[in-house]
Amino acid sequence: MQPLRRGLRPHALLDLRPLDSEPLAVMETTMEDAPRKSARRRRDEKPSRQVGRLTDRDLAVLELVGRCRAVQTPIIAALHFSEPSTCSRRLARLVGAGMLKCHVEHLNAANWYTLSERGAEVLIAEEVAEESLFTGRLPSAETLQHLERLNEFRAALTLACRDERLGASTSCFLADHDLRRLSGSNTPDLVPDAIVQITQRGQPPVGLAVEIDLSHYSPRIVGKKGHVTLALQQARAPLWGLPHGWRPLFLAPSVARLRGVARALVDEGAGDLWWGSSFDLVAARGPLGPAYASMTDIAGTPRGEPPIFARSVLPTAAGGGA
DNA sequence: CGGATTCCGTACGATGCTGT
DNA sequence: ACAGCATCGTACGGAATCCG
Repeated sequence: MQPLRRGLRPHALLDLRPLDSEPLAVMETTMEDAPRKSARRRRDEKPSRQVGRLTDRDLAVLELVGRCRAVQTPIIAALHFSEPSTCSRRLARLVGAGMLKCHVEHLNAANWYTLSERGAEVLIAEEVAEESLFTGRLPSAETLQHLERLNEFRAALTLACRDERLGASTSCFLADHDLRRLSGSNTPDLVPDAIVQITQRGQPPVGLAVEIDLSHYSPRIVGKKGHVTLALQQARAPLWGLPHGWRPLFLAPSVARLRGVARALVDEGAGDLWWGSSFDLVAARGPLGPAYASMTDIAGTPRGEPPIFARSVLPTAAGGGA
């Protein structure tokens, strides 16, 4: 399997433009009249070939895109295809059929896909819950940065749950866009980037509130979130439907950032409740693997020494429970 | 010396060819 | 029709090189 994560280059997320702003007819006439530049379709031109019969996998891909709000090619390929080229070919057909919209940021960056209205109609006809689907514009660049990380986490979790030996399954995955839609106008103060519930054979379900951190906020602001979660936990209150026993997971770009945030969370008394890890560690060890450390442990590790990330969110795995 | 240019490596998706 | 492999076209970053 290809790696899920690729480095975000500085130019990425700039100059996002929708692909299908020009009708197909225009493209056909220019190909006859003007001297042909290339036999190959440009990435930002709409594919002319349409999908024939929709397969189960096509529907699964459409549903993935609709649920995630926007997804990049490598995620779709990792979850549903054995070959990236097969994936991109199939995606082009789905775009050609108007089921998906393709957004090209740069030629050396992966395409983003969003679900079209037509794609949503097809899914709803297949009895996919309408309220779980998102269509419309490509989100802002900042939202996309979040979404990219969240999608990676979601995909890695899906892949980990496919491992029969683990016996785990994701019984709930609600992203922040789901939570905001669910709560309507009275959105609570605390909206995690995802609410996740994982069920493992013979074990009580594990509830997680995932925070995707991009170092945009000061540790003090994260500390405030720690304060809110601690109050909820001490009141044994559920969090977005997760029963008492849930735990916030803080995923950061670097260990240095984790250290900075860990101190603020420990100061709020949430150092044991909150666990943290880096994107790289979660990618390397898996979201259900021994990839986490408590914020108390991270803050307590002397400078110059790397914190030990050995905890797992699953009670039966190495380092789990606690 | 410092900016411009060139070259190389890498990344991405598109597609030709071939086998199922 | 689809999938897999190999290759191609386009673009970027960075190092090396050129040149005033």
